[in-house]
Formats: sequence, C-alpha cells, structure tokens
Amino acid sequence: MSTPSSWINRIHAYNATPFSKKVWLAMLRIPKGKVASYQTIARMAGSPLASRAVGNACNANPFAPRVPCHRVVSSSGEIGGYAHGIKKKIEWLKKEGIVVRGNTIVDFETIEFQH
DNA sequence: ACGGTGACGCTCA
DNA sequence: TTGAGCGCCACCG
Repeated sequence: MSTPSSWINRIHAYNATPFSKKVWLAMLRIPKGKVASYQTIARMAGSPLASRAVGNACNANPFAPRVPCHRVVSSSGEIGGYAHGIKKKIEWLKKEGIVVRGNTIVDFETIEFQH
C-alpha cells in the first residue's frame, strides 16, 4: 500500500480537480534527495505558466509527505511555503539528505530535478 | 459568471 | 541586496 503505483491510484480516486491531480502525480516523479521548482512542476503538469497555481495545488495535497510536496521549492532555491509550516518542510528535506541553510537549498542547481 | 486569492517568477529601482 | 510591482493561472465562493 506504499508502492508508487498505489499512490497513483489513491490520487486518481481522490476527489480533486484534474490539475491538482496532475501536480500531485508529477511530484511522485521527483527522486528522493532532489527538489523541483514550482515552475518545473507546472511544466510537467502541462501548464508551463501556472507555477502559482501549482503552489495552490501543493497546499491542497492531502497525502503529504508521502506524495512529496516538500520537494517542491522556489526557482530561486528558496524553500517556498508549506501547509504544515516551513520548519516541517526543512525537516523532511534534511531527512532526505538535502542541505538547507536558512531558507535556502545549498547547491540547489546541482540537485535540482528538471524535466 | 466573475472577481479575489495564493506554498510563484521575473524585472526594475 | 532587497523590496515593490506586475503578470501569470487554476480554483473557490
């Protein structure tokens, strides 16, 4: 019940808008130890200019942290926001081996997942 | 139907 | 470097 495909099923079964589901599905593709920008997720969801709307979808993610919205950060390398508090977001990221200094991802460019 | 909202991103002073 | 301004877009009352 924790395989990637089961989360895909959970997402599809959940009552949410198509765009939100696309965003959540895209997040599943970010490898542990990497991060993706809201912009990249927007691109993956098929709406390249909807980075802002991606933030809204992340905020509505009912499956955190198993569906890893904590791996979605600002294109500047800043942490961005988190529904359960930025502290929590940084906590998850560090647990996955990502180094965070202040509100910034260290070596963001090299660990950024792009698609 | 429509205007307000927000976990964005970019530019410019 | 930092903050203000603005464009962007899906979603919600």
